[in-house]
Amino acid sequence: MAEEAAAGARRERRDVQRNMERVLQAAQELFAERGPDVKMEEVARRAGVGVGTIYRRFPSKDLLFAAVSEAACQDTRHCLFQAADHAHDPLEKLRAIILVQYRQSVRQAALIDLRPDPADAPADLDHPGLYASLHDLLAHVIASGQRQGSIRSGDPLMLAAICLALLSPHTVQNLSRLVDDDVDAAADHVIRFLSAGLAV
Amino acid sequence: MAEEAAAGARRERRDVQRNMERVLQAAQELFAERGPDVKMEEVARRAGVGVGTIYRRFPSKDLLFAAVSEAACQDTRHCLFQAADHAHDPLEKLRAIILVQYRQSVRQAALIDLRPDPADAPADLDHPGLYASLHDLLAHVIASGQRQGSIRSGDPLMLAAICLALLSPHTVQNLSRLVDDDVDAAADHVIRFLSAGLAV
Amino acid sequence: MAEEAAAGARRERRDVQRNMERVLQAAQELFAERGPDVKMEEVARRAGVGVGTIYRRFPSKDLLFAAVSEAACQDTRHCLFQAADHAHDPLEKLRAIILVQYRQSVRQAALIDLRPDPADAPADLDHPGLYASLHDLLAHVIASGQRQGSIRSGDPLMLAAICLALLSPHTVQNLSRLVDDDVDAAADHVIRFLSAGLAV
Amino acid sequence: MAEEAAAGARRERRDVQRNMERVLQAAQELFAERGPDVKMEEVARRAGVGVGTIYRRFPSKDLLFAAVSEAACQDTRHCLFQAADHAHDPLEKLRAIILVQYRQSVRQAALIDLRPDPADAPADLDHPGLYASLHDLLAHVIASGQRQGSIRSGDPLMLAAICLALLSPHTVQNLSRLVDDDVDAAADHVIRFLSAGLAV
DNA sequence: CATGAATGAGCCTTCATTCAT
DNA sequence: TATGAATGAAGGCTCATTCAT
Repeated sequence: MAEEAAAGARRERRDVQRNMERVLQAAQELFAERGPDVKMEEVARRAGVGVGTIYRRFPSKDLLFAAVSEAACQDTRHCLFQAADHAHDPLEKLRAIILVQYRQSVRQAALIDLRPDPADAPADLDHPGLYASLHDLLAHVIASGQRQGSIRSGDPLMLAAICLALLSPHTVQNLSRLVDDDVDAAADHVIRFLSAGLAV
Repeated sequence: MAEEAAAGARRERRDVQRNMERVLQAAQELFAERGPDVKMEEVARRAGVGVGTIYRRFPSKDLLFAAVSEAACQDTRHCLFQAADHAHDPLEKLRAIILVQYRQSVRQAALIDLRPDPADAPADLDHPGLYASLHDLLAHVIASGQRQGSIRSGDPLMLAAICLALLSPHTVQNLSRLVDDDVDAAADHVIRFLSAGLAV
Repeated sequence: MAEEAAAGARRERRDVQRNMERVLQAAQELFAERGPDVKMEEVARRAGVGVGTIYRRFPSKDLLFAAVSEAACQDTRHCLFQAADHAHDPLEKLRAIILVQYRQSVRQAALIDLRPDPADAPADLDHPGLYASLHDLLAHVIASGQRQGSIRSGDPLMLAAICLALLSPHTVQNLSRLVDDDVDAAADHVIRFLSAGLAV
Repeated sequence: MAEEAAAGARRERRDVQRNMERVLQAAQELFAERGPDVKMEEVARRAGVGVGTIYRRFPSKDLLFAAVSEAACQDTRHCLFQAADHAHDPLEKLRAIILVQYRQSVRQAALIDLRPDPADAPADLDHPGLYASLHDLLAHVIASGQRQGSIRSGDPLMLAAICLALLSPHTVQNLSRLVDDDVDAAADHVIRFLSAGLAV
């Protein structure tokens, strides 16, 4: 009987979890496509659940958006750091970072928050922000490139912020459009541009 | 008496015009500060008129926003072209463009629309877009720089789009923050960066 | 023209005021009949306006209820004090108070708040409470009756609170029902009870 | 094996009963403290069961509230009649009744329904009401006191209703507050008031 | 039988837009 | 023509109730 109960609980928990995954999935798609103005009912419909089900886990629309955005940022952050880790010299790291960010931006434009001060981020999320992480990462890479002489001198923070501008979803989309939505080609152009601009 | 009536009409017309100027002024300030979510009543209050007066000239909020945004873009466009005209060689033109755009962005962040495809722009405005103008201008400048040898080779459209990224209000604000909100200093950094990246 | 404007304003203001009176009237009737659970839409319908009109003056349902309740209490308070003033000796004052309260209670049961601590009263109303006023008034009357020997000794506050119990809308309705909803007859019984006492 | 099954069934039935007792206990506590607005989920949580378990026995929230309220009233009724039975003369009976009711009211304010016509009571409960019982009891006591000369003349029903007013939970709480929440002291005041009367 | 996640009608509230004055 | 009160559709959120497990 204890086993049965445990099995029931396990099964139930799995269903619940799948439901929440569908909610997050639906919310991510819709928010990514059309920003935070999507209606809760629409998210619910796309997820195949009732609105109440969403509110059970996310007490307000803002928190749902924050959760979705945070997840997207976490994921992106993870990919960025991993890509940077796998590359060996600073310019290679830059390349890898750019490529990853360009690929991420395609499907998550409205979610990836590269503003330094997301004023509307709920305070209780202790949101470190993708911006800060990426800025740090870039500054670190640039500084190390400067030490080994492969990147030209200049304030690493400022140079990093300039690179960041070329990684915003908005920029990504603009550039992609110029090469017929070929994200990799767009990234390539930026990489070459930065190489010229940053390299000694 | 005919004269009186005419004078009255003229006077009235002048009042009307002044009213509209105040509406546009108020709308510009508020939309620039806080984006399109400002309430119509607040715009009316700031302009010192009733909401009905706004609706007489602008049948919908979107059209008011579009008008304000369009005006800001026209103004910016004018300044940009003028600045470019006054400079003599391509790199100088670039510098001038950057400086102007940085100064404009400070007070009009939410109005300057540098997206190539303002999806939410009302179709009936035939919005040429500041983006297109600026893109063209930059491409033109870059191409001419390439012809005379002062700017490195590469697709001018792509290079212009990359420059554009460094001119988005968002980027302007990020960079400004890094130099204590000194817009000119931020512009200077970007100019130097582009000089290194673009110059032969 | 100044006159015209002034006349327009005056007329308009009169209409607005009449609208608000109808809102208050509707709210009073409904809240008095069925308590605070009445729907805003129903209040609006009964007042012949849209919900937005109510919200223009009363930013929340609670504030509307508070306003209505406060108005009813103010009115009742006024009548009570006036009645007490017009009577000459303490027992007459008591009679007058009872009669007034009984008449008021018939149509305002759910609004007259005789609880000492209306926990749900919005703090910003500085709600002195009808309870406190009435308690004070009764205690004052009783004390003066005791001084002149027409009312038996005992803690005036406690005696006043006991009288208060006989004046609660709930009690009023119960007693009225026993004499076929004749409020005056019910008040009469209470007056005789208080005058003569129960025990021999 | 039949025995086992029987034992199992018995055991199960016992569990069911204990569950319902916990539900009633929880509901009583919460409804008594905070009225009918308590959420079903909270009742379930306090009872240590799921909401479904409550709904199995009480098809609606109203019925649960009615059951709890009815139980409280039954209990109170029982105590009142017992107390009255143990006293010997009418004034003593009155005293006993008051004391009991005051003690009951402390923990069950929101449950003890002394309204003659609980309009919101579900019709299918055939709710006799504590009010009717208590009214009858008081009238009976008063009438017998009048017959033996220890209580002054007057309509027993009306006099009983007046006494009833002094026994409402609301009154009980008000008076108790005046003597620092000492319920027995408050009851004492009322007893003396009823015994001696207010006027000289 | 117990559980508690899911449901969705219903409520409060907001704000772009209209229109009587 | 200007006004701003009025409108009411729309959206966020709650919670009694149901039902799959």
